Amino acid sequence: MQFDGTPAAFDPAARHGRGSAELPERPAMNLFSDIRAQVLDAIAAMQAEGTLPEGLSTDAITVEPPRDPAHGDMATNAAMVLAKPAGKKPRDIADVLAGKLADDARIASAEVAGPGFLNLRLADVVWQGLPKAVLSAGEAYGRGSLGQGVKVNVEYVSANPTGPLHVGHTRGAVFGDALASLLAYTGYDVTREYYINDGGAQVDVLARSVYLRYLEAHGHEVEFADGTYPGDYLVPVGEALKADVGDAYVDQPESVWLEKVREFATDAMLALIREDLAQLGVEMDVFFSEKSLYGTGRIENAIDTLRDRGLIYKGTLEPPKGKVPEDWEPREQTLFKSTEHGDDVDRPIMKSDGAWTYFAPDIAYHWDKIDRGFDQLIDVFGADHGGYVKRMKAAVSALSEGRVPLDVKLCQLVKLYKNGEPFKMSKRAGTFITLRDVVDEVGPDVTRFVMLTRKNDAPLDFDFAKAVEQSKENPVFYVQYAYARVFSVLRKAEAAGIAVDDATLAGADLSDMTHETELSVARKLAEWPRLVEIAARTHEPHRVAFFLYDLASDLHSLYNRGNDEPQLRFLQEDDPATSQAKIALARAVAVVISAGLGILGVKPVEEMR
RNA sequence: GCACCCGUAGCUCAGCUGGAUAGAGCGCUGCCCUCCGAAGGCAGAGGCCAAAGGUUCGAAUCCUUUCGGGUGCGCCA
Repeated sequence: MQFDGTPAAFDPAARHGRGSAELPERPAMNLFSDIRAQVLDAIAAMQAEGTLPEGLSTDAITVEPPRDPAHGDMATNAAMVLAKPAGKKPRDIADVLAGKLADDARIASAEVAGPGFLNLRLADVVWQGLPKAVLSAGEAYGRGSLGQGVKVNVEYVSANPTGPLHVGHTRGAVFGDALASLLAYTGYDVTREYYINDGGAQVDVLARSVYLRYLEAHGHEVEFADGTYPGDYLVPVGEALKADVGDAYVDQPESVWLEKVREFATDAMLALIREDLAQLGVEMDVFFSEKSLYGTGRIENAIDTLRDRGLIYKGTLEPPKGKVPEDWEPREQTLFKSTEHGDDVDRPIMKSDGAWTYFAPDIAYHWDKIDRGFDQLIDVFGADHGGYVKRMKAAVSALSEGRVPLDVKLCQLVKLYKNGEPFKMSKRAGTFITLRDVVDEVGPDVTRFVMLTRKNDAPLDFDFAKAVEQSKENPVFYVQYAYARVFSVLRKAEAAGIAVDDATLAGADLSDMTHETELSVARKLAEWPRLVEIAARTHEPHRVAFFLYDLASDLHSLYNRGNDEPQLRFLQEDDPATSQAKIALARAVAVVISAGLGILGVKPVEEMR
């Protein structure tokens, strides 16, 4: 499931075959920004009446959920932020502000606390209205308005087309794809892109390796020397080549077949990679070929652009300190003055033989992205490319004259385990574990979720046994289980003749929902739009996974409390109206879980037996 | 040597881009199925946020330095 950025993609009726939701009375809102707006209004009123001076910056004012629930539902730092520029004591400002905010019907109480915090407690009716807001908006609840159609290019995977994708690529694929979905969800115009490194020497190596398999298919004895790819995934490619050209290339010099075989082989590898990605549910919008840049003047054009800005020169670099390569000798090279844009040293763009370094086409590629009108660029790399970040940012900064930001996200290594033991075996490649191995073992949903249970820049332990275990130790299961439980309740309700379509539930009367456990579930739902915004702004989709775990936990908690306190059960015997009110809350949780899992690319399951 | 990332409970990790008494899971201790799915839940114990300075109303969070771990470091991409 991928979001295409249109509202239709979030129509719960379309996704779940349930009754269509009524149109929201107003766009799905972020309760925290609503209240913040109210705080700013109150400050403006204080300025109007002279309690506060004009011209204060309100940028630093926040309205956040406090860590300690005893401090209320929301807290604002407004008084402390304004104290110094206004020349007043924080608590004095807070007192007046509290009085103004208390006029708002949504705010039950406003208390000054600590150094000048204003703790707000919202009226129960606000929380009681939340399920309706969620059910009316469907999965669009939480989208917010961050993206505003801004064009973002997310480049990820971009593995060399020389073999199947391995675990490292898998993490990058999942991360990039979830990030792209997250941004699309919040209203960005997202392009998912894969850069094919088909212009370098490694595709020649691939071609020679395939040629060996081709000879093998003709019954020749072959030997895989160092610098060739011995993986048996090339066997069918060699056979396919034989089927295609017969014995035309046997006993022929490289000059005859290299180019043809290279093309044949990279096409085959790309098809393989596309299949791998499809297994994971990843679908790219654009595959961009490095090779397509050569011979068109586009690399020269990009470099000339830099030259026009005085950033290209011939010079000699200092040898690296510490570990100096043995064959080091000073050489004059064509360099990009990346230090002008934040890099540590200038970088070579041309080899001494006059050929481009790998950096030159990369510059041209990013130039092309800028040229295509993207407002923001994101590159997802493996952590081993960390040394490449500064020069790439420098290039984009120079080419766009600072207009287009480039964020590079590095994904750390994945270590595989099985029952706590390091896991090394591979069916296909012999030496490394492929994406296909992982997906075959645990499925795409588990793969994706687990890959997002760590920050991208933290190493990840992936335990095959735990990943498929059905216990709360396994976050995938735990979240899925919460979702399934809701559907279990819906099924029971339907069997009892209670209407539980979303439109009916959205109209339920929740004014009796006053129990703390229920209210705290509603509070969690209120945090979803805020969480989405933070995750999108920081480019950190893992936050969605952690939020879903917390939300699931709240639901499990409420569910189990029904064991001890029957009035908390979702199904109230012979009381359809109360049942619908309680189920509205549960269903709202399911909607948010579904939206969140949708961002992560995981399918929710309605039944787990 | 330089750059980037990381250092939080016994273990694995969150921590809202500066907020109040730092959280979760595992493990440990003790509870909860006559009851909507116990594949769950509740409660308890467990911390000098690697260390030292600095910035300010306020620091796990920002800056500097040190220690420890990872990744890179001119014609490989």
